[in-house]
Amino acid sequence: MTAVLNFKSHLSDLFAEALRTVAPEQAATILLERPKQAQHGDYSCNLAMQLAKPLRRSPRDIAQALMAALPASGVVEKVEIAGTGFINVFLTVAAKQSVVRGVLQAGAGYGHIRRGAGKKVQVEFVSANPTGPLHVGHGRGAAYGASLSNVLDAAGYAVTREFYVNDAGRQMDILALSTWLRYLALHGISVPFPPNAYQGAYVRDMAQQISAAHGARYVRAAAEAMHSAPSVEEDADAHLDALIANCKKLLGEDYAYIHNHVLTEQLGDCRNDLAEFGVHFDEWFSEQSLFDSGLVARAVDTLKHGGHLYQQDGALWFRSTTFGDEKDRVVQRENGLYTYFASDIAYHLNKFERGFDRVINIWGADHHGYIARVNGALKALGLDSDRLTIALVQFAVLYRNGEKAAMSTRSGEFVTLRELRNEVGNDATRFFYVLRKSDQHLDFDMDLAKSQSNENPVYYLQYAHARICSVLQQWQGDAAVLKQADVGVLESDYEKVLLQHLIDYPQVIEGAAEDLAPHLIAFYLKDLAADFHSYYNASRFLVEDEKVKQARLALIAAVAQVMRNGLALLGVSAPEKM
RNA sequence: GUGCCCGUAGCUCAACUGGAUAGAGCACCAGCCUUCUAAGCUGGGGGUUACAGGUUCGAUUCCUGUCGGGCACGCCA
Repeated sequence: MTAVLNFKSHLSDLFAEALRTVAPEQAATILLERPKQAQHGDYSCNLAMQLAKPLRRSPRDIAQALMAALPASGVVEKVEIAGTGFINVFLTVAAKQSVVRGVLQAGAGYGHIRRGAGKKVQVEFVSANPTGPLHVGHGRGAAYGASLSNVLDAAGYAVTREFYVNDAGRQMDILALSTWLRYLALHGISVPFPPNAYQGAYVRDMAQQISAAHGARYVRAAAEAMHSAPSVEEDADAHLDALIANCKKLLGEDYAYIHNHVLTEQLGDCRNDLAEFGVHFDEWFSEQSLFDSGLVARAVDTLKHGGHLYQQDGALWFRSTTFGDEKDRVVQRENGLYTYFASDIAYHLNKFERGFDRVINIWGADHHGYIARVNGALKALGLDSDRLTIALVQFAVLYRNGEKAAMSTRSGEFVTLRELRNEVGNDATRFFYVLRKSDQHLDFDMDLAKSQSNENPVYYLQYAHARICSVLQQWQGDAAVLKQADVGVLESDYEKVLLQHLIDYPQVIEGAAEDLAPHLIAFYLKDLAADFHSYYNASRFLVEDEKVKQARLALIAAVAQVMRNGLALLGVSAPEKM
């Protein structure tokens, strides 16, 4: 007989059949749940309650009829009616036991499902301005995006991980200017450093690098740098813009070098930081390239031809209110420059033209006001905005010694992702970041994450894995034997609970992929580890009876495999010793 | 002021998208190591799911209002 691997869909088929017999004209959705309590069986169906109203019969009555019409199945032990009309299904132990062999044979592939059917999904995340080190807010987006991408990958989607590089805007100019001013200072030229320029120590470092490599080549007179700039008190932004303009003019061709140097430097730092964090990208997409290829102009043109733009106060506006936005938005400023929004429209057009079936943007929660206009722009371009999902990630607040760790970008005194990783460790950092629903505020307790004690949930999971490895190590047997082990003796309550957990894993992947919720994996693994620890304390594995020993070892080896698979999705290591 | 998100045990959070007696960890109390890792396990107390209505067989979940918190409301990126 062929083993049933997906009990849920198997049972779903059986109920569909019963439904056709009992009420062929009804098109109810068949929902199977895992009851919270064991006495309610392995799976529970509420179909009878759904049908009560349209059929004008009592739920228990309908449940009786459905139960009678349910086709026989080798994996079903018994079916019961309970409560107001739940139909509870109990599986045979033999059916559940077969999962052990399934897990061991599939190995790292266990939990990989075909739900995505190879559909192309793009996940764009982090996309921080390359103007300084990543901070803890970016860290959450990075951990979430990376884990989500892994989950989607496991669920059978073809995932492209992408970082959008904001290399075209004013922020990059400000960074170039900041670096140049620090460079001038190194050469004894004193220009007052604007308060809204980049203050961080890394700016001085870059100035030092440039000075070391090129000496005084980029030195210009202070007076010229400050030429006709309004005072900071008058208008700080205009002051900065004037300095940028002077910088570009004075350096001429050389400006590109400074600009490019700071961009390359910061992007490289960002890439290393993320790589150390286990976060990798398939594509680093340049904003500048959208201008170079003419796509921004083309996108704006398309909107214009569609009648979605109008001229007012010298600027070009997109009529986003047509699509439910609060107000219309400027795409081209009075000075002729495109806004960030314009390049973002082009970027999304590009995403769709690359043929992704689904596009997922992971944004910080502070960007939520931006969603309406982007969706509006897609619709105006005649694109299917339903293919775009914007997942908002709430802020993370760090707590150290029971107090909020300050996060101020202005003073440059924010906690960087790198500092956090160094202090807490990559595993705990990755895990803590995805331990919350992404749309939930995150209190990141650094003391807890650092503690090497029972308080720390990361160790709890890793410890379960290490314990299993240790037992298998002492057994000294051939792991291949376990794949063929006779698991018929696994009948205790502890064992049944673990079997059911193993069976659930692929469905957890499916749920996590569907809801874009990798935290579900973390919670699942915590449960699995808890049930293993209970089992460990209640039973021995290295027993005399060879058959029992092999069966139990096979079971815990399967648990370890699923722990490894799940932790890998979260980017957390599974050590064999602790 | 307007819009979006949130409010669950003392604290930090779950709850399978509307299901059965709302669950974990931490903290607190009481136990378990001469046998595979005690970073573990077992048991206990702890709740009007912010509040008030509504929808229905059934609501922490959906709708309305009130209160409280977060975020966003540039020809910035």
